[in-house]
Amino acid sequence: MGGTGSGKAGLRAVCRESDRELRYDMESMLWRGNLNYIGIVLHESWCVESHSHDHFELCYVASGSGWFSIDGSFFRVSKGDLFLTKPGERHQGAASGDTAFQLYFLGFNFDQLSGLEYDYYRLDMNRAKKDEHQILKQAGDRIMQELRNARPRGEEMVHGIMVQLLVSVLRVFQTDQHAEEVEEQRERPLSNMLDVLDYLHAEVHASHTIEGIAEKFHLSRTHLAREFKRHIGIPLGEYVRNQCLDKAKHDLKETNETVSSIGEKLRFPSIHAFSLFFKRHTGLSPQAFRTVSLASQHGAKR
DNA sequence: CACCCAAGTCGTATGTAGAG
DNA sequence: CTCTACATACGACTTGGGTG
Repeated sequence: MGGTGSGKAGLRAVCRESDRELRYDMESMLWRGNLNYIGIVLHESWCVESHSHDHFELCYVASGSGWFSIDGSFFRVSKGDLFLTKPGERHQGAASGDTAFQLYFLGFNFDQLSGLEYDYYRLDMNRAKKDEHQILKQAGDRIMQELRNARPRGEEMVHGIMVQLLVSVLRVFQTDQHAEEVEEQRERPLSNMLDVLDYLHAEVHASHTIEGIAEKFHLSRTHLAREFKRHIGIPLGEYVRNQCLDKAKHDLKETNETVSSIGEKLRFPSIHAFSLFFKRHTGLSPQAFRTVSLASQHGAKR
């Protein structure tokens, strides 16, 4: 296992390569896209214990077979199968162990594609699909090539591939009539949560409380919190915090607003609170984050 | 103006049980 | 299915002092 950066500002990833796995982890502080990590598993004894995380994960079986489970639902998968887990879902999996196994995996979020996010959250438990066009394999190879070669404008290229990939994958998962029927049955409670999501996307600020949101949607606090977690996969409070963080990062990178002004706009009670919040979640103070981001952007332009 | 630190307090989110 | 009530853990915030 080595640890080498691709060495280009703006699109930096840590590469870990062995004879069993190739993996790139994006340096999230500097990267402005939707990709968290990407890689290929290359051994038939692959096995991952039950775990969950706060991002989506896509996997594609390029050869061999195996199984995986999500929150108790079990799936057998083989060459050509694509499967997806949502944030917060406990999942695990393994190769069957008898034939050569190759698995593409990709962790992602919707930092800049919130329109797609709704549709991904709406996907039901029908999570294993035949990927006839090898969408993830082809996109994955291109992305890893960009990360490896670190060519100019790699950031934009990877972002473009990601957009194409996420839309294509969504189409694969949405072309299932049974899923639509199940969706019908779930429509009422889920649409409530989508209204909440809608509201949170329209009103990004830190002063949201679960109580307040619950009141707005005529639900009890506990009921809202529980249903949100059940449907969306992550706690409501955490979702609000992530949105604030994304918005703050965006404003720090893309505008000249002062840190105080951004904190104020996001309705933090004070500049101290904003600064602490930001540092707690990113490891950098707002000012330091802006400095690093700008430096990386300028570096990429050279 | 922006940041750091430490300590203490307070409020919020979450989980669970049970009721209508 | 939706709600209330309650306990608990932990994160958020304040405060005050200091630095660059």
